[in-house]
Amino acid sequence: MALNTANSTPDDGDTSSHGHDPQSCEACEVRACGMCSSLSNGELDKLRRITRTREYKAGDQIFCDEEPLQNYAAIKQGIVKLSKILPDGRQQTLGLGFPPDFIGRTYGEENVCFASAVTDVTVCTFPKELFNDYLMRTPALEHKLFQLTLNELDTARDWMVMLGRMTALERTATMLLKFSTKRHLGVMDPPPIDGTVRFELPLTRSEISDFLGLTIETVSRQFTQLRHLGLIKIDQQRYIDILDYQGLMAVSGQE
Amino acid sequence: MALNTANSTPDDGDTSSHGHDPQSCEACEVRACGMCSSLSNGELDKLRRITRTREYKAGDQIFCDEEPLQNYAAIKQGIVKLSKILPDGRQQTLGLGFPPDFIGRTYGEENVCFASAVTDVTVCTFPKELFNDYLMRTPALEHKLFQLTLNELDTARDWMVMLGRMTALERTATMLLKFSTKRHLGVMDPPPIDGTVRFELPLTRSEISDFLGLTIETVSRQFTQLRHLGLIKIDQQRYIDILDYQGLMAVSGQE
DNA sequence: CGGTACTTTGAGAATCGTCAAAGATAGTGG
DNA sequence: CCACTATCTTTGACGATTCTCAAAGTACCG
Repeated sequence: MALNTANSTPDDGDTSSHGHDPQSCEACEVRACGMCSSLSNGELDKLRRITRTREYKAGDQIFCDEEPLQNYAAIKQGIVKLSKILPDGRQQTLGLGFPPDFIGRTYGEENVCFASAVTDVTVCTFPKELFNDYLMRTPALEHKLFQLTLNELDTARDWMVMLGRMTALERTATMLLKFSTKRHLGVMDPPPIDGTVRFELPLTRSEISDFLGLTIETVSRQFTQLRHLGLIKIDQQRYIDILDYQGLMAVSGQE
Repeated sequence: MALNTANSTPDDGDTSSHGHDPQSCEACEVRACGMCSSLSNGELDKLRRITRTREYKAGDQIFCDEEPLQNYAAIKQGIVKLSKILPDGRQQTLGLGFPPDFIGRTYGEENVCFASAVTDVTVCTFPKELFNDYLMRTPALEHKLFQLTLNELDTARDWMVMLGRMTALERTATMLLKFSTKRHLGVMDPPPIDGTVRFELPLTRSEISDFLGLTIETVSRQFTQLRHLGLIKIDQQRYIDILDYQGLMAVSGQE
């Protein structure tokens, strides 16, 4: 069942499940770093009353663009992809959500993009109206969400530079660098071995191409070129070793 | 004098001037619609004490990327361009600020982009520390800034789709449509005449190309093509008549 | 009227996309 | 355990779009 149930497409093979109140916010992976970090235990108790946890399998749609916004969500585990689709099917990924990101257009009437699960995902969901009321009465939470939104805006603008002005090779290198350094929380892989950095790419080539504003084939060719330049090594198409961090920086176009 | 004076480049030909407390917030063009609309007259009085007005000539730099953030600003008049520049000089415009937008990275330590005046610009400026203090004590203002930021994020993501997935012609048409319908406040031109929409393009071809992630020449060719398609008419390279709104929508790729 | 800056147009080159096919991986069932 | 299949990825050839470089045209400002 999708987060928004109003217009959820039939036969969409959604395999999500939902539970009741999360029993242990105290033990939550993201209690200390996400939006809940702005809340006292007392305030958290109130929020918990309107919270449901929900799980999605990799590939599930979480909500749809232009659908009425019914629930917000906070990511507990997994990676969420936000994207827009043009009428003729062209797709552009807008960003990735990692724990403890908040998703759903705050104060919005409808969703402004699609959200789907890249990996298996666990979220806490909050009904829009109840959450808005809670938010109005809890300035500390609004402050925290504001800061998360400011970070999202910073990120979006960095990607705008990438999409507007970087070559395919630069985009690919830039993406690898971002993945190697950020957001290891819960989803990323072993720590650096000697000089090299190793991590698992959570996205397929198709998802990467939607992210970088390229085609699958072009992305694949850039990976090949980075391999031939001796900057990276690829195992099983998904595990990346950065062999030459400085070299990768140099071809990424950001000095 | 630039908004941030710490590292302001010498000989930058800056022609801005600054005044003292704005005498009449009540008469301000954006009192009712900008961030100040969240404030009572009493609260506004307090804010006014830390406010200075400042004016910039078209082309002036307002602040620089990676410079310490010293002042925030609210746009009273004119158009501000936000942009980033890659080490090798490639430039990407991130968005335009119109009255009553707020500029400066809220809660940031340094600027995350360049801001420059596209037209002559008048702003109210607020010293960072004092404004942050004020903001912390004024949840209604934070709420308002949050909403402005959410709108900026929506806009940035729309541009991401444009930059990542649209052709040169689609980008150009999309930009014209946005300019024709939005933000007529104080800076735009005569109202629609019969079926057609007429407005002045506030940007040069060079600024347009930085905005659309294209080159000057490509932008020019798209204008020519739109003219040949009978969708627009251009006077003096700056005044645009949209002759066929539906047609322009059709080539803009957004249905 | 002449100079400067901006815009348009043209020709050729480079990058990236499209189409097609082969190779690799993971999952399934015998 | 081993085919067998479906999906994803890589590679190649070719074509289209956009960029680069160059020059001509146009508007603006004294």
